[in-house]
Amino acid sequence: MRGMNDITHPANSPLGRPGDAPTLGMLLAMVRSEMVRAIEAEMSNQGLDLSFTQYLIIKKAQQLGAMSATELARAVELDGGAMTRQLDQLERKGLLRRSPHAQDRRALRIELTEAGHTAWQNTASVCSQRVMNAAQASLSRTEQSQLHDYLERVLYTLRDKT
Amino acid sequence: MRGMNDITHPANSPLGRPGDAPTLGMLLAMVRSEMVRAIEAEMSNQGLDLSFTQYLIIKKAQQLGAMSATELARAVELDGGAMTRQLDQLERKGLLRRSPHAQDRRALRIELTEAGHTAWQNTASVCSQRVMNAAQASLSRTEQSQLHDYLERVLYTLRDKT
DNA sequence: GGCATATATTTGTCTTGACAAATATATTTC
DNA sequence: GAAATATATTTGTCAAGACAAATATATGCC
Repeated sequence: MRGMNDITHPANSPLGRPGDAPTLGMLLAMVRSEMVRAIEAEMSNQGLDLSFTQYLIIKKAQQLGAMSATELARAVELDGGAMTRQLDQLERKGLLRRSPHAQDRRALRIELTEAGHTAWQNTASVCSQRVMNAAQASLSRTEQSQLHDYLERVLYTLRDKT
Repeated sequence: MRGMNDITHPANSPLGRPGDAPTLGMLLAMVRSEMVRAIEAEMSNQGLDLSFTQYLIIKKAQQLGAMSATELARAVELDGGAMTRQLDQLERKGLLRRSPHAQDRRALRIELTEAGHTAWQNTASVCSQRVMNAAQASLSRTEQSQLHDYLERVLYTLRDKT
């Protein structure tokens, strides 16, 4: 593209885009998507093919132990229908197992398989640690916890007041 | 759900979920999605039916004036194909106009209509201001700029080092 | 117990956005 | 200036997630 409106990239801001600084909303989206991309890439490099959503599911399943699909869905903030399909995929990959729930015949008991635990401990958790360390390397401990704190405060406020 | 794993909601953390604090990734996703929801709701209340993506497009179009579809797509970090379809919708709503580009017959000149400018100035910008003010109300000026700064640093680091 | 209501899972449908292919036009290279 | 290459837009296709409907089972109330 040429002409018409050559306001474009006047002297490239550090973010590779013109003029004004990105808004908070944009910034959040960008950080989030870079983080997702980086973790997926890192896992893929290690031969583990998981989407970020699947990574989250494995993580929660590992963290909280056996639980129903609904509980898992809530834990990763995913729709129930979407969860069913992710479970299909993860089951096909051999990373988790659906068994009937002992007390409730409507529900499932979702549990990592051995392969699932291994994938988490040897690969997924390591990859995400590596990325998160790299990402937060430019922040001091104090700044890291401030960042966390500020985001939580913004979140509560948004949930309450709007 | 009952039994099996009643680690659930031991004494509800402020976030309404069990145990450990949300990770940075989760937090970013949650803040972002609350922000989007709140802005869409606010606009809808004012009788303006725009998705958050459409809101961003209008905003950029207003901010940067007439530009090609590709430039606009880059400005809002949206895929070109997705942009075409959003432009279709926004044109149907009467908020913007596609005209041929004077110098480049491949390209378009995207421009807000009068209705588009009005929608931005009377409604969309006001709504987003209201939400962003509410969201950041719990942060001091200093904290707000720290938040921005930290996020930018994390973003640059992620883009460079991974 | 039996019925109304609530919940767990699955499936269907819709919208969105990424990616790739197709088309038209510009730009560069020789 | 012709061929090769690059770019703008559109369209097709796919996967993901939201939402709603369907089904099975639980729970509460009489």
